Amino acid sequence: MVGSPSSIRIAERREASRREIVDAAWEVAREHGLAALTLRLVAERVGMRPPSLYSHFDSKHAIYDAMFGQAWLEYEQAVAAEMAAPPRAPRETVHRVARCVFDFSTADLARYQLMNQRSVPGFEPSAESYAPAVRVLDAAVAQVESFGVTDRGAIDILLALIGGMVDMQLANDPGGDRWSQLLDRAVDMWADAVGLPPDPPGAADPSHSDGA
Amino acid sequence: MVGSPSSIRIAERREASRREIVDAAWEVAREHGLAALTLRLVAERVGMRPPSLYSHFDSKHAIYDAMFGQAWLEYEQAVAAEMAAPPRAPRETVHRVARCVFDFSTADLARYQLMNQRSVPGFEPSAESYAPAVRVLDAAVAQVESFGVTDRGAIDILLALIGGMVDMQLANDPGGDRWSQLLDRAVDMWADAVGLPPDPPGAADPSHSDGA
DNA sequence: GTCTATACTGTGATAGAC
DNA sequence: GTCTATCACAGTATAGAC
Repeated sequence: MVGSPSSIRIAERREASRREIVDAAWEVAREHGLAALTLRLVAERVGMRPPSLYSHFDSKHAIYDAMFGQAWLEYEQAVAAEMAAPPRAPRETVHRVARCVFDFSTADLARYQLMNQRSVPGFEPSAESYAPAVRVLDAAVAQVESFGVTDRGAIDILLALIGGMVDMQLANDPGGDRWSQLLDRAVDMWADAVGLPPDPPGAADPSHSDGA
Repeated sequence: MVGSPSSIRIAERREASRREIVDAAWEVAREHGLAALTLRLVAERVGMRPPSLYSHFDSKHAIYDAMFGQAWLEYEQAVAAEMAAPPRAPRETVHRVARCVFDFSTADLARYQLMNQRSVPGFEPSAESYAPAVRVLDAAVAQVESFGVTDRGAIDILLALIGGMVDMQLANDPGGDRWSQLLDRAVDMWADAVGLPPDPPGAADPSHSDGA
């Protein structure tokens, strides 16, 4: 009976319920903090009793895992859209991708903690949920290497630099733009150090980024 | 009776008990994760029943607060010792302080999460516990400014760069040295960008750092 | 298959005896 | 100061209604 019309409808309904639960979990995490997520609050938001959540997820960690996978999938799509744009000069590309990463990361503290910090004790993402994280990193490395920067150490430093800017923004100026305004400058500092040539005059000025 | 010999002895004993509890809390946090800290495990380690902890701390958050303050105090002492060393050339000083910060931060994930990440929902450090954090930042800023780098944006970028290196090391290579080995290079990148002159030949080579 | 009802364990916290 | 007793609520698990 696998694949029959009814089983497909059922599978769709199940997936919709799972998505509804995950969305509610994100709301709770944003409001109360990632580690303060409770099944009771999630269930309340979707109109269920807490034990009913176990019909859709094996455990609380399984909900975290679904959140983790969804977040990295959205992140991958955002970065991929930025990198798939019409070919641009190297510096402008690095600037725009860095801005994309920065904005995505600083937009949601709970999401950033789940994706990049080991904030939930005992939680380890499953292989499936972790896959997009690996893909987006590989794509970013390949992109930078295509500009002639083949030194992996230089790429690691760029990742640290962008990540550090995000951290500072979130920890020391949440909701502000103190480090956001410095992002282009920091990226240029790295680009100069690795010898990335200045963009030709025709290229767009990276300072047009909104800096949100 | 305040200040009488007996009250002093009592206060000392109280402080010793508080310290014993905080030390036990650190052990639990390191073993099980910061957010997995439970009063039961702490009490067990100091040979008490959980409610007895409330004789020394008003709440679990008060224990977190004492841990936070102690960590930043130790951090301040470590950095101050590095900066109070005999006058050195600007670059070498920045390298050594960066290494000091990096090693201290990467030595203990739980401590780093409590000090720099908003990992515990609802926890806000008290003014007293936060004071050393402000002091150590001010001292670092003053140190860098004494080298002629008065642009606060440049200093913010340096802080982000070092913090990002720590984050990457902790998140992507815990226990390893992948980003530790890149630290001197990253700091030089920043020093070049802000125009910090090369150290005179007589100065020590920063590459002698152990990179642990 | 999905949800409800109920119960078990563990956690932060309080009250009161000694 | 430390203990016992207790509470409210968390995550988790199972049994059973529909």
